[in-house]
Parts: sequence; C-alpha cells; structure tokens
Amino acid sequence: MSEKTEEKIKAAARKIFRTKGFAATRTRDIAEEAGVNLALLNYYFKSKQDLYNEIMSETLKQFAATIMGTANNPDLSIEERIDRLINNYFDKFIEEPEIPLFVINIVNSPDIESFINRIGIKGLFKSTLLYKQMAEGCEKKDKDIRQMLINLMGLAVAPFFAKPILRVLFEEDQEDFTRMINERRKLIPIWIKAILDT
Amino acid sequence: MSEKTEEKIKAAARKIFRTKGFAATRTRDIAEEAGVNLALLNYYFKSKQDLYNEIMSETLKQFAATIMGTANNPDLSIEERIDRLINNYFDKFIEEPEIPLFVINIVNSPDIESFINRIGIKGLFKSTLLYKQMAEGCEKKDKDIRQMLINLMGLAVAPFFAKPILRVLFEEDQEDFTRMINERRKLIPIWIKAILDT
DNA sequence: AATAATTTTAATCAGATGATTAAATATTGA
DNA sequence: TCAATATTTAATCATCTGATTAAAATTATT
Repeated sequence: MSEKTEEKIKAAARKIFRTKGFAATRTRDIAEEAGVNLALLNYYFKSKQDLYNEIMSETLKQFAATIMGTANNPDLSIEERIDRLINNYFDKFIEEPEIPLFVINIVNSPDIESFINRIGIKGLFKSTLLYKQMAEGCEKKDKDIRQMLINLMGLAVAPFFAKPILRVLFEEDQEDFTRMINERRKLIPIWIKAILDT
Repeated sequence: MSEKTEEKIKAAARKIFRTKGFAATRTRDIAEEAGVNLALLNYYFKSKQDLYNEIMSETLKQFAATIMGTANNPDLSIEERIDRLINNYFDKFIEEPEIPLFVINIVNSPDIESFINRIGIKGLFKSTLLYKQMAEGCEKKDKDIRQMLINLMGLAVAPFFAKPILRVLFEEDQEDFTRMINERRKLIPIWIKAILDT
C-alpha cells in the first residue's frame, strides 16, 4: 500500500512542519506521528528538505487557490468578490489555524523568490478578476493598489496572529474568538469600502 | 572586559535568533558572529535556551515600550496618539525589520502565556491612556475595542510581512518600499478614523 | 508456485551540536 | 608584587539527528 504510507507521512509532516517549522522538526517525530519506520521518509521523499519543500509548495498553492477560488468567478461585483474572499479565508483558517503563520514564515524565508518562481504562481495573481477589479477601483479613486492589497490581507490575517494576545489581554476563550471572527467577516468588506472612499 | 564580551554575545544572538529563530540557530554561529570562544556563551548565559529567553524578553519589552512611549503622553487627542504610535512603530521596524516576524513567532509559540506573565507586561497595556481613549471612543461609536486593536496592529504590521511578496509582485526595490511605508504613516490614522466612523 | 519487484524493518553510520572541563591567561585587590 | 579571582581558550564529551544499508517481509508478475 505505497500510496497509503506516502500519504500518512505527508499528513504527519504537514501537521508537524506547519506548527514547528523546518529546523525544530525532527524526522523521527514525523515517522512516529505517521506510525511508520523512519527509513520510509527517505524512501518516499529523498530527504527532510525535499519533504519540507513538498509541504511548503502544497500549502502555498492551497493558500493561493483560496484566493483564486473566488477571484475569477465572473459576474461578481468587487464588493461581492471581497466578501467571498474573506469568507473563504476565514473558513480555511478556522479549519487549519496554523496556516497563516506558516505561510508568512515561508514567504519571509531567505530563498522565497526562487521558490515562488519555481512553483509558478507569480503571474497568476495579477491576471485574476479580483486584482483587475481592485486595480480599476483604485485607479478611479486615486488609490494605491499595493496599499489596498496590504489592507485587505492585513485585516484578514491579523486576528489569527493576534489570537494568543487577545487570549491573555481579554481572557478570550475559543468561543469568544470564533464569535469575533464571524463578526469580522461582515465588517472587513465594509471597512475596505470605507477606506476606498476616504 | 566582561561587560563588553557579554554584550557582544547578546548582539550576535539578537541578530541571529531574530532572523533564524531558536531551532535553526547554532550556538557556534553566535560565537563566531560575536568573535568569541564558544564556551563563553555558557559562561555568561547558562544555556542556549537562557540566552534565547534573554533576547525574547528584551525584544518583547522593547516592542511594548514602543507602544507605551506614546501611550501615556498626556494632552494628546486619540488622533495624535495613533499618529505617533504608527510613526514610532514604523521608525523601529525600518531600523530593525526582523522584529515584526520575530514578535509574532514569539507570541504564537506554545509557552507564551506563562512567559508573558513572567515578564509582567500584561496589566500594563490596559492601563495606558491609548487603550483608555480607544476604549472610550469605541464605546461612544458602538464599536468592539478588540476589532479596533486588531485593525490598528494589522494595518501597521502587514506591510512588513508582505514585503517579499510585494517584491516579486511589483518588482519593488527597497526605495519603493520605504516610499510606500512613509505614505502609509499618514494614511493609517485616516483609515482608522474612517473605520471608526463606519 | 516460483520468481521478480516493491516495501518495510532494524541496525548503524557520520556528522552536527550543546555543553563541560581543565588548563592558560588576564585582571583585581591586598 | 603576588596571590586570589575572573575570563578565555582548546579539547573533548555525550547526545541528537538525518541518512544509509542490508536483510526481511510483502506484493505483483509470469
């Protein structure tokens, strides 16, 4: 059952790499989590680094797909598109809360430029309807598209980073957090519009 | 020259820990960067972990101080206070760009709650004028203070995380980035106000 | 069933790494 | 000055860890 073993390893690697990062992860931990002999990691994936690259590109592609998923749906207004984008992100992040931090760490790792070129998601984003519509909207209102993209992503991702702080500062539990996040689904599109109309 | 050596080690540790994190950093690299014998790390700081804790709490305190610096200056309106806060942050982050990611990783590490309690910065924030003024403003306009804090921090910190992405997406160089950041100094206070008036 | 190919296992290697030690050197204080 | 103290060094330890290997077990092919 080669397929099964390989997937068990990947699932374990995904889980541990995403929470602990490359250096802090030991291949033995992955093997144990997968319930599999250590040597099989090197049998199916050549090295720890290769396995990590696999998880990295998989995660990055998935992250990109979450954007693309709504980005090209035709007949959507910019408002509807942003609304869906936020909801897609939040659904994904609630399901897998380690993703935001993992992605940011990937993106800020030293060799990212060549890596992004290698998996080829660079040109894609600018060709999405989401980007085109936002760029057009910014043009019309004399706004910098870069600032708006940063705002959109920043507002979306920030609560997931801030979670542990909110926990100590407001003694929030998981339920409070989820409620706040769900409020935020409705608010971000309104805020983005307000910012655009500034 | 004990003082000098200890500080050389700390400076090297600061530099490497902040960019590579705990696990990826080798004590030998710190020693070399400091131009110092490896055994001196254990002589001045008991262990790698102790040295790391030192850098962690130092960085966290510094990060907090950047808030507190403007947070209690009396006779400031909420607008002026936010304006200064953003400028303080941006000055600090431009000077030491590794800080935002390092802080987020600290805050999202498993043992953070006990660590924050240990260095005792928990109660401080809520007692600042910044917090009180924001809380009051939110109350008046029927807004959730948590959402507003997330917005403020998210908008401030996002560009520093997004930097490598902007680099590949818009072929930005350092100068473009700095220009964009400086624009943002003026914009964030306006955006926050717009959001509050939503 | 017999053989070949694939997958899994246990054992081990080689190098990396955090830490320690004992001796050497430098500094301080009487 | 000289003994006590503090600092620095080179060598080494013990453990961890990624990777390999050769043999065993399993599965596929004829």
